[in-house]
Amino acid sequence: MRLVIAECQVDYAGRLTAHLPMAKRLILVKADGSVSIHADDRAYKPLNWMSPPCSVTERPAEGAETEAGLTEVWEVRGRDGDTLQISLAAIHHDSSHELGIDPGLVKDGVEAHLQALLAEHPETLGDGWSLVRREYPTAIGPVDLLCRDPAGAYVAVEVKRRGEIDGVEQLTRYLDLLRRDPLLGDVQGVFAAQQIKPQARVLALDRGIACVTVDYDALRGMDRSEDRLF
Amino acid sequence: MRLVIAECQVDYAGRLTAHLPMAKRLILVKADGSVSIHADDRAYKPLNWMSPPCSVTERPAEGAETEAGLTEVWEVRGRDGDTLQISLAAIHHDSSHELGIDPGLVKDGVEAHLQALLAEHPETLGDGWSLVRREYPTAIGPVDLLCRDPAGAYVAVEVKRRGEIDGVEQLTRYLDLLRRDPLLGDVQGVFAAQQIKPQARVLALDRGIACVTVDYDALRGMDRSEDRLF
DNA sequence: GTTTTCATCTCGAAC
DNA sequence: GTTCGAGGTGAAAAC
Repeated sequence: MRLVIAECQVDYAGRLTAHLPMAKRLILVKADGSVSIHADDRAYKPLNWMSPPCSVTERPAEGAETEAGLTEVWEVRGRDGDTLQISLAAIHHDSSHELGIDPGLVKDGVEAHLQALLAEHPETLGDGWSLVRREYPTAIGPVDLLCRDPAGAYVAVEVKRRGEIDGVEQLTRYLDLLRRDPLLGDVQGVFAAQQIKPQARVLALDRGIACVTVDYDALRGMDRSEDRLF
Repeated sequence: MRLVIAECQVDYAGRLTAHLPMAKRLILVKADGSVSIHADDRAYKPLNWMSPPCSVTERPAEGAETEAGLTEVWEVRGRDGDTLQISLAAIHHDSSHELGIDPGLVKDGVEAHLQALLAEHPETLGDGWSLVRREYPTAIGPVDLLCRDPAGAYVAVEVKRRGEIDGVEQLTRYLDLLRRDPLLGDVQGVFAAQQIKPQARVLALDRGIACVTVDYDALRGMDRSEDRLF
C-alpha cells in the first residue's frame, strides 16, 4: 500500500465526468492496483476512486503541464475505458508498506443469526410458543419463522435487525397469503427486531401485528455455541 | 489527517457486531474525527469505519492486554452508542498532515446535463427534429424529451448516461401511456445514451425503439456556455 | 427535523 | 455471465 499526500488535481471520466480542483489530499494506491483519493473528512467514501481491476501509469509532467506547476501525471485505467487522471504538483509525503492479505471481517448479529437464535428460542417471542419451521415457503418468498402458540394457532414472524416500515409491509404481504391457506386457519403476525422505529410500530399495531423488541445479547447468552467471537 | 500503519484488531458494535482479527492495516483518522480501517485491496470501502460525528480516545494497554501483546487501545464512539475498539500491537508508521478544507468535487456529464445538451441540439437525435419540451409530463412521471420529426410525428426520448435494460423498460412504460393520447397520435421511441449495453440494445430494437449513442464531448463542443471545467 | 431518493454506489449470492 | 437485493450502506434533496 502506497500513501501519498500531495497537492493534486483529479479528472475522472467514466460513468460520469468529474473534476477535483488542485488541493492537498491523500492518494491511496493499494496492492490490487486500485486507487482512491481522500479529503480530510468523511470516513467512508473517497472523493474519487478506481475499483480494481485497473492499472496505474506514472509519467513526469511535460511542457504546459510543467508551466502550470505540475510535476507528475498519473493515469489510472479501469474497465469500460474509465480513466482517472491525477495531476500532482507538490508531494508532501510518499511511503509504501507491505500489508499482506487481510484475514477478513467476521460479521455477527446479522439478520440470519438473529433468526437462528429466535428459531432456537421461540419462547422469547411468546410463552409456550414452538417453532414450526424457519424459512416457511410462500408464493412470494419464505417467511422468516412460522410458530404456533399454546392454543395451536399459527404465528408468522418477520425478523429484522432494525425494524422499519418496509419490514411491516413485507410481513403484511406474507400474512395476506398465509391467511388464504385453509390448512393454517387464522395466522397472527409478529414483527421482531432489536430496535423498532416508532412509525413502523404504529403501522404494525394498526394492522394488528404485534411488535417484539429482541435482546440480542441475552439471546446469545442463552446459547454457548454462538460464542464465536474471541 | 493521521495515517497509521499498524498490527491491529478491531471490534465494532452497533448496527451489527463485527470483528477483525489481528493483522497489519492502515488506520485513517481524519480532521472531523472520523476513523476508517483499510486493508491492501478495494478502493472504495473500508473494512471498518466510524462516520462523523464521533470521538476517539486513546489509552495505553493494561494488564491482560499488555500480556496479549497489545500496546494501545483506541475507542471510537459514534452516534446511537456505536463503538469501534481498535487494539494496536505494533505501529509501523504514524504521521499527521494538515490538509485544509477540500474545494470539493465538480460533477459534469450527469444525466440532467446530457438531457439539457440534447434539448438544445435535438438534430443530434434525428435530422430535422425539433424539441417540443423537456420533462414532458405523464401520469407515471416526466419523459426526458418529447420531440417532433420533420413529418410532424412525435418522438419520446429517454436519456441515460449508460443505457441498460431498466432504461428501456422505463421508456416502454412512457410510450404505452403516450400512445393512448389521441392528441399525440403514434409516438416513436428513442433511447439515447453515451453507451448502450448490448442486451439493452437488443430489447429496445425488439420493441421498435431506436437507439442513439450520444457523443458527449462533441455535444459539449457545440455549446461554449457549457465549458465549465478548467 | 424526518423521509425519500440517488450513487462512478459496492458487494455477494442466486440463477 | 447476468440479475437481484442487502448494506453498519452514505449523502443529498425534498418535505
